[in-house]
Amino acid sequence: MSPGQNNPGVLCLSEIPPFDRLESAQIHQLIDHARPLRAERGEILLQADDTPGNILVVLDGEVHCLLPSPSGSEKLIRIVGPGDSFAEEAALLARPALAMAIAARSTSLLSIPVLLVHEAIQHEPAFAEAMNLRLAAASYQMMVHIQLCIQLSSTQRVAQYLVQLAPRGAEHAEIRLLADKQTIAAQLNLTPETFSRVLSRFVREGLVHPRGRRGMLLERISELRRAAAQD
Amino acid sequence: MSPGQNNPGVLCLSEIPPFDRLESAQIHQLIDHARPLRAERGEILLQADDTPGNILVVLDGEVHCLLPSPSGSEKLIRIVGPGDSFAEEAALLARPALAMAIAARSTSLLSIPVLLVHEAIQHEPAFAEAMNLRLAAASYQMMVHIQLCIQLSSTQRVAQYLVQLAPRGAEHAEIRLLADKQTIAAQLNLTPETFSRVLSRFVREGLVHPRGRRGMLLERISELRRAAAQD
DNA sequence: CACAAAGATTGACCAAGATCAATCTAGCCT
DNA sequence: AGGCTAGATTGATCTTGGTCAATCTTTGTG
Repeated sequence: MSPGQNNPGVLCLSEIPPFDRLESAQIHQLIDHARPLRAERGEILLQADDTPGNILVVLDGEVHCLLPSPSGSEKLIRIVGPGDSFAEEAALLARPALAMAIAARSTSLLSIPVLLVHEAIQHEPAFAEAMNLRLAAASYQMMVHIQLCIQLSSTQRVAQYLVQLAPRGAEHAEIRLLADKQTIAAQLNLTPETFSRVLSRFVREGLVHPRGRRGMLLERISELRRAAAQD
Repeated sequence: MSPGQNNPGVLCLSEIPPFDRLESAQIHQLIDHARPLRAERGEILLQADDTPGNILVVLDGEVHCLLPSPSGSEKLIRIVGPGDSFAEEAALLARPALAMAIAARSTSLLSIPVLLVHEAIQHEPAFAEAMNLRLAAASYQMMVHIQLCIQLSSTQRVAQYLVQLAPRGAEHAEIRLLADKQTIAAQLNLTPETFSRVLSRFVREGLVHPRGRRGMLLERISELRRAAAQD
């Protein structure tokens, strides 16, 4: 049996960075102390303000990280898919989590005590390096999110989102949204209504053609790109 | 002479985390290859979209990180003071910087080739650990920033900012702003006008009393806190 | 000390999105 | 297949904060 591979077809820890940099003995130790979790849609995996003692790695499924606000409404700041992890920063710093995490659908994950992660950093330089890159990437991604949410107009945000789904350099493409329209709207820090309005304007202008529920045909991507940049 | 201490009274690299975790020989090597920089107010230290090959550590002074937008306007996302560093994420990931960095006043810094940082991570676990914490903190801080900027109303943002300047638990306090009102407004993602209006409303409501240019007397902090939470 | 220049305040107006409410549509379930 | 329900769309209206412009104030500086 390959290390930790219980469910064939599902990701194994030893394939997921930064854990793929650990040697066999080390990873076995980690897996021995890790707790496998399963969550159904809507289950809360981490409450905001909790100080998590574990890092949570998603093996399969999808987890949404939501930033609560005093006024009750919550904003989606991150979607965590297989191979990705969350609660890292809070766990490493031993500070309260800012976001809550909730399963967006049936999800299986691995809960890894942060103590073991600290140890792994001490003992395996390659792991430390990979972890560094992961954290740097998280920070970078946050910055992208800020840019998206506070700098751009609604039109720009939607245009940018669509463009980024198309293969690089293409002029037209058939794409599918990778979530509900409401979810995407939330990611872009827009209400579903506004998102819908912007989309339908694009359709009216002939930049986009609806293709069923989640699909759309992007026509004239360069023009979309222009809309993302200046409008 | 202590390692790298050229200007007495100014921070030395060996006192700054994560570099304080390096042994003497290692830190000397770093200092030998680091380039000391001096910048006056307004000088650009890093252009957005450049891929920095160095990590920049501020020894003295202040650097502002600004996120450019297609529409020309730039938003302040971070203030870097002595002992802090910037361009880390982009340099580590070898990706283009998202923000530009500009000296807010006379500043002296140290430019450290990211290659050496990678080496240090490989060879000194304690350094790797400290670097991890630093990156995690950066990510955490970004999240706080997002929360502040997209979740809260202008009133909430200002109230929160003021409260956080007061000593914990006090009911009234004499505080001083640590930057221009315009700069603070920018940090809170507000225009100077809006910031001013909110402040003057607080004054009108008797929550705050102006005390000269940058000082203010906070009265009834619990009420301010309430304003931050619910208004 | 006076004056220049940057910063701060105040007012009038505007625009982008949010909100509320009313349909409409597409999956999806026995 | 036929309805049921969550999701999506559309319209009317409102609120918030931004913009533009005028004035006031503080702070350096010659």
